Formats: sequence, C-alpha cells, structure tokens
Amino acid sequence: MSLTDRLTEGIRAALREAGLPAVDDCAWEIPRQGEHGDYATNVAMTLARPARRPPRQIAEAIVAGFPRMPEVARLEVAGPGFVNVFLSPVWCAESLREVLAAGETWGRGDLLAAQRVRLEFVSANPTGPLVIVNARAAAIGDALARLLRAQGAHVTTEFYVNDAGNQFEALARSFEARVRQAVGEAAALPDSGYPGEYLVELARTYVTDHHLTTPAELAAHLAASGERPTERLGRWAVARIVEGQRRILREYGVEFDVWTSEQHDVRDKQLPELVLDDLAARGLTYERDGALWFRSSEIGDETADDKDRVLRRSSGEVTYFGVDVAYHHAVKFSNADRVIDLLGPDHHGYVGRMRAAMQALGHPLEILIVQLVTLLREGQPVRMSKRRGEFVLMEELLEEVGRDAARFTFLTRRHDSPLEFDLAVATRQSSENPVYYVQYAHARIRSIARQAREQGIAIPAWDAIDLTPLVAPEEQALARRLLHFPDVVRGAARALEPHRVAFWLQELAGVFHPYYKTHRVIQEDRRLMLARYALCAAVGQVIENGLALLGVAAPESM
RNA sequence: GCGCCUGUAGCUCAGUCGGACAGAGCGUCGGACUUCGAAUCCGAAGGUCGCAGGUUCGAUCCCUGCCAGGCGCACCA
Repeated sequence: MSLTDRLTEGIRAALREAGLPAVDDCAWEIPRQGEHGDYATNVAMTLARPARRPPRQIAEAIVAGFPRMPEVARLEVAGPGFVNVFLSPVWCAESLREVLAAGETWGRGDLLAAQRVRLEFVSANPTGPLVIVNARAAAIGDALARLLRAQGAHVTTEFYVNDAGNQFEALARSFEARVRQAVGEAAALPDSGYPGEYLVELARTYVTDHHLTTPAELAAHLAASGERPTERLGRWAVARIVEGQRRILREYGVEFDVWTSEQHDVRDKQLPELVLDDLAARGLTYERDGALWFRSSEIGDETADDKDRVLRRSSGEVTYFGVDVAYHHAVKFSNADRVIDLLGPDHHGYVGRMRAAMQALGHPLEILIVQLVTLLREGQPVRMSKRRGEFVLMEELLEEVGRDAARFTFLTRRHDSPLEFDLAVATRQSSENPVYYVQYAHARIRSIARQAREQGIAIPAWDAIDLTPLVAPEEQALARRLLHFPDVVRGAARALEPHRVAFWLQELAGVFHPYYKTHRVIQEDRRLMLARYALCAAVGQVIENGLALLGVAAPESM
C-alpha cells in the first residue's frame, strides 16, 4: 500500500471517529509551498455540502481524530479547509531503504496488471524514409509501451505497413519510371507519383544489384520474373524502404513486436470480405450507387462521425477504412483487452468514423493524435512534404541532435500539442539540453561511487546504514521526492502521458544538483558519509528507472 | 461552411481530480571552480494565463460566445 493510500485510511478512520460521512477516495496533492506540508487534501471542502457543516470545522475534526502513524509528524488545518500533512523526518529518511531494496522495480505498479494492450505507432507509409514526426511518434509510443509494462500490462507494439492499394500503386509506378530512367530509357513519372530523390537512388541501387545497364537487359530481366513489372519493382522498393525504416528505428532504440503487412496479413487472408459480411449481417451497412456504406452517422455517441462512409467502392475494391475496420476487428481486438492507436495529425478527420465503427462492434478503441512537428532551421520553416521530395529525415535528426536528446525533447511535450523544433537551435544548445541535466546528475552520482571505491571506502549493505543523520532540508526534500515517483509513474500510465515522467526527472535533478554542490558525501564523519551515500544511490536509482521508462540512457560518465 | 488541436514570461513549453502567492528550460544581466565532475551552482529582470461572459467558497483548468494560428473535411491513404 502506498503512502497516499495509508494517509487516505487515516482520513477514513478520522471521519468514522467524528461520525462524518465516509469517502471512497481522497485527493492528495503536493503543495507548491513547503509551509503547506508534504501532502494536502481538500476532502473537508468536498464534504461540507453533504455533511452540512463548514469545511474548517470538518477539517478540525479530521485532524483531531487522525490516528497516530509513524509516517506522520503532524497535521494542520489551513486556508478554507485544507488538511495539510507533515511527514516525519525520521520516517522519510528511513523510507530510502524501501527505494534501495526495490532497486529497478521502484516505480512499478499493478494498475494494469495482466491487461493485454495492443499499441500501434509510427506506421509510416512505405513510400520513403522516416521523417521528424515519425521520430516524435516513435519516442512517445515506445515510452507509452514502457510505462504500461511498468504497470503490469502485457503490451504488444505494432508497426502497420500500408503496402497495398492506391498508394502502393503510385509508389510502384514511380519507382518503375526511375528504374527505366536508370538504364537510359525515356520514362515519365506518373502524375500522382513521388518525385523524391530517394527513389532515383533506390533505382540506381536496383539496376546495379541486378547488373542492368541497358533497356534491353531490363526488359529481359523483368520478363524473366513472370510477374507484372510494376508489381515486382514496387514490392522490391517497399521491402527496401521498410527495412530502412526498421533500421533507423532500431538505432533510435525502438523495436516493434509485430510488423504487419496490409497486403500479406490482411488482404491476402480475405479479412475485409469476412468482416464486411459480418457488418452487413449486423445491419450496420447498406448499398447505394453500387458501393457498400457504413452507417457511421447513426452509430455511436456525439463524438461519432457526421456522415456515412464507404467500405467497398462500386469498383468492388475495399477502401482503406474498410480494411482498417476489418483488421481492428479480426486481429487487434481479438488479441487484446485494449487497443491504442497513435495517429498523425493528417488522420484526425479519420478518427470519428473509426471510433464509430469500433463502437458499433463493441470495441473500446483509444486513439491518440500525435500533433504536427513544425520544423525550423534558424527560425525559417522547413517544408516537410514527401510529394515534393523536400523534408528532413529522422536519420538527419539522429545525426544532428542525437538519440537521447531527440527522444527527451519529444517527451517534454504533450503528444497533442503542436511542436516547433528548430534544428539549428537544438544542435547549438545540445550541451545545455535538459536531457543532459538529468543524465549529468546520474553520472555525478556514479562518480561518487567510483571515488569511494578508489579511496578504499567500504560501503556496507543498505540495511546496515544508519539513515538518521539525513536531517538537512535538502536531504529531506530529496527523500520525500523519491516517494512521489510511484505516483508519478502510475499517473502517467493512466493518462497515457509520458511527458510527466520527463518533467518530474528534471525537477528531481533540479533538487539534486544544488545539494551536490553544497554537501560533500565523501568526508571524515563516517556515519554522515554513509547516510549521504545511500541517499545519492537512491536518487541515482530513481533517475535510472525514470530514464528507462523514456528509453533514454543513464550514463555512468559523460 | 463544418470538425479537431492550440493560444500561459522575449523564445520553446509544463501546470494532475478546479485549490493556497503562476512554473521550468533557453535567452538576457550579475556572481561562484586548490575539496566527490562547472554539461553545475547562487542571484536578478521578465505575466492582463488570447478576449468577454457564466458556473462556485474558489477558474490557467469546467460551460457559452468571440478573436487568432494550425490541421482535417474523397467511392485517397
């Protein structure tokens, strides 16, 4: 049971004692002002109406009837009726033992125990290299997976490769034109093609790999395969592009459990036809103008769609929407209790119909929109458009800014807030980036351990260390802050907001650095030294745990 | 026209379930290295929380309207 749970029990006991109405839960907040205590609750104010008594009077009764607990030094009534709790300094110092004993598990919880979660993110189209917004989605998605796992969830991460339909056709035809050009043939890009330079390079690789130098050789080569040339070339290009995306993500520290091919795993298995029949049997569709429509506008709550959507075109081809509905129903929800999709901002017009379809099928789909990244270089906007072939690659971001700094930067913003990212500024300031502030605190702590080893100082087991010398305000502040960590992780997991962890780590480092500056660990007073050593070890452990949740390294030295 | 997101310090952004005096980083200005790492620390300046109403003990937060910026509104994906 966590500290706040125990405090809530104390409140409930006090309410019983005073004959006041019971409460299920109790909102504990950490006051900004130190003089308002370590924890505060407004429970007396919320009880004022049902109990028909003034809030301050209720608060007085709570304070009078609160049971004695080793955690709590004293309580007081403040302001309009807050109950402020002051923790016992001795108990706070002792609580470090719990952090040290828990080690890398400190911060984990069971909020989502045994829950099966399917989490899809990035899922960039296989029409070119990954760009900045993909890096943002990857950082957020990966951190979410780690957060949910830390709360006991079984998470399956997925990258969905949209290698079918019109988009694939456009890519395949563009690539075919580039290959033909590469052997000297006069071939024009299709109107809706992709003009980017990368396809030119990829075509060059293709003809080199296959030892093709003339149009005649290319023609013979394509004829020999027996496949439709566009199809063959398109498949080859997609495989190469997806492999490139996977490689960059791996360098970024992001690995997916499942890579799904729309062509092989969905269309070839006839899932759309099966699910569309199922939808029709449930009366959720109708035919009009030769097409099959989904009754989006009639289904679901007020957040649902405002018009009906086509599932199967009059040509007989299933739409992207139809395929997606089928895949979510037949695969994702059949293997998971929760499905979370991270989508790009260009998809938010799509959310309504998808949510309506999932509601109709009884599936609680959760969709997070990762907002746009506006890329700047020296304050000037950089257009990101695959169609114009003018964009900044995720690979360049990793080279210029680095993996840890990039990930941390993305994780210090809410996912639904548009982000401005100035490459030049990020590069110039990289040594002052907040991520290094946090990492540096960790490296300093490890440095203390190295120093102790070099000086031959023996560190006993944590149990054998007396922690009562930790009475300085800075030491108490650090110990109390470490107690918050499990609550922070739980809150971030519940809200699906990893940025809370990133901000909290900066605050922790912001308390540690001044402490380090003014309080020496290694010193003559052995009792004090060991107590401080244990405190620093606990801080280092929590920084490591927090950074691990974000997929950022906790270096031994920098 | 309709829908979604956003509007908080010069810039980039936090602000939990409505709570006490509005927060950080960067930038600016002024200081601190013979002691475990100066990627650090100490101090200062910097605010009409877009605007106007409403709800209530209390609103940056919830509701309504307006203004501004971004994005989306296909038998595309």
